[in-house]
Amino acid sequence: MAVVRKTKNLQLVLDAFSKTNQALTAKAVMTMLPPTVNKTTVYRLLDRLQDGGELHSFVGEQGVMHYAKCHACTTEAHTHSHPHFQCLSCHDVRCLEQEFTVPKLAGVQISEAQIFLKGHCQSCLPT
Amino acid sequence: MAVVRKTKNLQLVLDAFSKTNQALTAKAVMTMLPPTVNKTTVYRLLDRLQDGGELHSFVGEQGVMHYAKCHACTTEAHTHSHPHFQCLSCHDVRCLEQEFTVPKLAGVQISEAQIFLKGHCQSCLPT
DNA sequence: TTCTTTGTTGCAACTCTGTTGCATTAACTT
DNA sequence: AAGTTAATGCAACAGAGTTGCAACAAAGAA
Repeated sequence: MAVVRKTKNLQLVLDAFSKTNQALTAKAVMTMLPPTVNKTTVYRLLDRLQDGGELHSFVGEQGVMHYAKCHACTTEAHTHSHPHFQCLSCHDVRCLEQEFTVPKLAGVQISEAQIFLKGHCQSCLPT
Repeated sequence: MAVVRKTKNLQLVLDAFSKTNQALTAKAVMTMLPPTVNKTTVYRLLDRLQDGGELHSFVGEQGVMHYAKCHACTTEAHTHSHPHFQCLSCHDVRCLEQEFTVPKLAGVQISEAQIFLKGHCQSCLPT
C-alpha cells in the first residue's frame, strides 16, 4: 500500500532523500532521522514510497537494499533499467541517468535487467 | 585461504556443483548434502573454492549470494563480467557465457560490472 | 470542534543469511 | 606412527529485514 497520510515521519524521510542525490540504505536513512524514529517505521515508509513510485530500490553492495528517488521513472512505467553506480573511493551509490540497452542474448528472453557498476566518480578520478 | 586438503565435505560440495549448471546458494548446496554437514562448513568451503578460483559468486535475488562454477574465468584474470540470469518460470539461476561490454558512460570510470538479468529461459519460453 | 475511522507507529520478538571463536577432528608430511 | 595444522562442528552472535499487536494520530464526517 502506498503512502496515504502526510505524517511527520514521512516528511523526515522525504527530506532525507531531497538532501542528497545518493541512493540510501534503510540504515543510512535512519542515521539522518531523529533516533526516536523506529526502524520498522523506516522500512515501512520506504516500502510505501516505493509502492507510490516516489522511490525505487535495488540491491547494492553486500546484498543490501538501496533506495533512490525516481526521476525518469513514472509510476506506471517503472522500468529501472538504468544502471546503478558505486564509487570505490567515496562509496557513494547513485543512479546513472543513461538508459542501458541489453543486447539480445542467445537462448533467453530478457524482461528485466539489474546493472550495478563500480568504479570512480568524476570527483574521485585520479586524473 | 583456498582449499588445501581434499576432505570428504569438499568432495560433496564439488559433486553438488558438477550435478548442475545452475548457480547455487549456500542453502541450496546444503540441501544437496547430508544433513550432518554443518552450515558453517558449507559457507567456508564456498569461500575457499572462490579463493581458489573454482567458483565465483554474485548477489542474486533478494540479496542472496549465489555461487557458480568458473568456466571461462581463470584464477588470475577473474573477470566475472558475464551476466547472470534468472528464469522467472523455473527460477533457475545461471551464468550466461556471452561477455558483456559496458558502454562508456559520462562522468564515471567503470572498473567492474555486475549484471543480473531476469526473463525466461529457452525451456520455459511460451513459444 | 469533536467524533469516528483507519492509516501509521513503536515495541518486542522473530526470520534469514552469514560470521566468529574455540575446542576437536582428521588430512597430509616426514 | 607421530606431529602439524587445515578443516570441522557447535554455539553464540551480527546485521538486514519482517511480523503481530496494541496504541496513536491524520483526515474526513457530524
